[in-house]
Amino acid sequence: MLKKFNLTWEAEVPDKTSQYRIWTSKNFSLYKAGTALQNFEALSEDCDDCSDLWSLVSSKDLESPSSQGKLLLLEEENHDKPIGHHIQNNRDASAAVSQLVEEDKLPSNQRRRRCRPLSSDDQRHRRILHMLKKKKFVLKVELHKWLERLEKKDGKIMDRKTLTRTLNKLQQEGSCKCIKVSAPLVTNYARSRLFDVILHSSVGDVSPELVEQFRTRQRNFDTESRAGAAAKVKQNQHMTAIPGLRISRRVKVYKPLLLEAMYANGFIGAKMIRAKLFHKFLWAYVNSLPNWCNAFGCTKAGHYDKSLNQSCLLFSMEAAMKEMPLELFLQIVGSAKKIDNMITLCRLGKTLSEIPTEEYNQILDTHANGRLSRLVNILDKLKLVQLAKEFLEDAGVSSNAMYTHSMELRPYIEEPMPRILPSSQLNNHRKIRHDFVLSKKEFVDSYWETLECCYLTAGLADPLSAFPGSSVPEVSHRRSWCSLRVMTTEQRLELQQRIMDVGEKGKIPFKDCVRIARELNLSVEQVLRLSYERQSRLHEQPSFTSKQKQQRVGSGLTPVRRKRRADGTSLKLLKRTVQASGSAEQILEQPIVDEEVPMISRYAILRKSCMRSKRFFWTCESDRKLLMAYIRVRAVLGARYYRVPWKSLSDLPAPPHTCLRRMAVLLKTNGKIRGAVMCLCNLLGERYVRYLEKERSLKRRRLFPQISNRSQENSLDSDCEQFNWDDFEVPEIKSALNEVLELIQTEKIDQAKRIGPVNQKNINNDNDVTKDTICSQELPVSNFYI
DNA sequence: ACCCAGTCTTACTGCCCGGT
DNA sequence: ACCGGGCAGTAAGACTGGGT
Repeated sequence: MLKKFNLTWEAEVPDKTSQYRIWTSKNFSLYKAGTALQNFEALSEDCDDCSDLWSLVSSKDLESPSSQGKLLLLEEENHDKPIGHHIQNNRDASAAVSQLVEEDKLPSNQRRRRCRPLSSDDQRHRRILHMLKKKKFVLKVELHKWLERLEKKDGKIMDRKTLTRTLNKLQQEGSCKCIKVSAPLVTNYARSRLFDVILHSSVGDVSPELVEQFRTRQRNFDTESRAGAAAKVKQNQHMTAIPGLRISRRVKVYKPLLLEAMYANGFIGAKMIRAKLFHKFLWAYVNSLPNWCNAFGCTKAGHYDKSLNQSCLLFSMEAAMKEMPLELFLQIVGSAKKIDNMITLCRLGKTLSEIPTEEYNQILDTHANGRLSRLVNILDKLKLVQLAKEFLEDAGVSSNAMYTHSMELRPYIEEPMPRILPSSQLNNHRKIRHDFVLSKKEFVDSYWETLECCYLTAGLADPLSAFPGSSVPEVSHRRSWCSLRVMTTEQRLELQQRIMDVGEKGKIPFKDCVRIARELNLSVEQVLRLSYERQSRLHEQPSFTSKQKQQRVGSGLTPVRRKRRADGTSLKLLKRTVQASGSAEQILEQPIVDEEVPMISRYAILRKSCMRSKRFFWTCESDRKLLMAYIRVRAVLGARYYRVPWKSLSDLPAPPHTCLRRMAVLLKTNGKIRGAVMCLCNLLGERYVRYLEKERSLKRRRLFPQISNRSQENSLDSDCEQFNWDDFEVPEIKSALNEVLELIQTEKIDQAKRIGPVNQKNINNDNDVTKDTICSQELPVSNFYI
């Protein structure tokens, strides 16, 4: 066919994948003409991309043509790049280049580059020296790129080795000093990256600040070159890709499975929580080292500052990692692998060094190493753990220092500045700085508490305005601090088991969640989260037919439940309740239902009844039930957690969504009702707190019976037995609840009145409602529930 | 001066999760 | 239910050391 129609076909390789473009002869000749032009453009663009940090000339400089040197520079630059191109962070560089050429008092017959190629060693020497004189230090890569670009014109590419030779020569002469600087790798904590820095001969000691400057410069250099490369790739894609044909760049990997497996092994997603746990572990490790004594142990308390000659302690990260318990590793680094006896190893508190090599290699794969390195990187940016200074070494001298990292013992935190400052403080507002001496575990804890407190609850403050917010963005992300998944292996397994047991049908009543949380010493939110996850997983498995699901669920039933199903109790109940359903209200009035019918069938009944009577009719009794359920949850969850898990609530008078809307209407339309409900939440909340405290002290006494006072014990015990925190029959609570219900009734009557004559009065009444709302906000309702 | 293989980093992208 | 931000894995270019 190609021959028949005189077609031309050409292979194109965008994204490393061959595509073939077929041309008619006419179009092909047009295209060829076009490519010639494009090639030309591409060439000049190529040159544009070379306009790196070292060829910057500010437009201001260019406007003053007085200097001969600058003229020369202009001539050189003009071939390659648009004038006035500007790249951040390297303004000095442009100054340096201008200066450099200005000081080059070349004879006039040598000014034009084309007359005399400047790639000679001489010329190179002079350029390097001038650059150094001005800037004190340069990175070798920067220097290379710059010189390369300048010498490119001669059709030859200056080799790296040529530059190395030149630099060595200069160093021998004593005009410069070449050092290697190490920087931590982002993706591999165990290794550092070395890069060359050329210092002016006048630079003496290399201070840590200077090293930081080297590293920053290297980072910026990388970023710049990558940004340029990315832009180039994009442009190429645009030019060559066949329109309409898009090739997927990546192979899809089913990530959720992997993540789920990691979570199942105890992985905690929140980065800062992981960083915290990691740092606490590292601190404890360093604390156990013999050289700890030199820093703290052998001095009198309170005299740390004097004795603390060193602000940090050296340690080997690899050795520390070997001492990390497997359980902690799975929490903070994570692994999707299931190795033999993993749970047993966790339970026994085995460290990574204690597990078989094969398994060790299995869990510490490349990805795990990457995740771990990211954590080290965060600690590095927080200035808690840094790469050992010994890594900074002179060229040619290599050291195999065993201590790879250093633990900072005197970290600090700056409080972020408010975004809006009162005018009076505008000029003399000072940063608040917290300094820590990590001599005791309590101080480490306090460091992390302060950090979380400063940045997570900073509100309107600008996290970028202070350290470490400015260098670690994660520190102010809410999600990084989410501690929902923090639990021990024991707790996790037990929780999984409980949830499996209770929620065979995929739904766990809220009451049970609260109970499980209490028994496992977890927060209700933690239990709810796992419950939700399981629920959604059950919904998401399309491969399971409902029959399979039932079988699966059935197989996990306890004998008691099987028996109950076998004798048909639930079926009978279901039948009876459905038959009797005049309204959903009636169904739920039957007391047995709550206890006996499993959740799923109750919802089935409710759903059915709802379908029949489209709208749920709210009565005083159903409102009462709704309120009780709502208030109970809010009291348990606390003020910070306001999202009510309607789907998990067990004793609702109507389907969860209906309840949700009803509650929203009640709270929104009338401020008085809202105020009264919140008062009630507070009352019950206080009672719940009291209850928890009693529980705790009871537990403590059971653990340490000798400590407790016998008489106190008796009174508390009896107290505890009769203390039913969510008893709505308690006069105080009862009257408050009745008050709410009365308010709802009044509102109903008001509404009826309003609906009657639809006229201007209606609008007035609405206004009244808003007035009420405003008033209610002024009520001393609560500090939390508003 | 150029090539090659290995390593490292960043931009990109799809998915997840929390908030509304 | 939807939206947007954040996270982590991936692709691919840049760099490096060794070699011709």
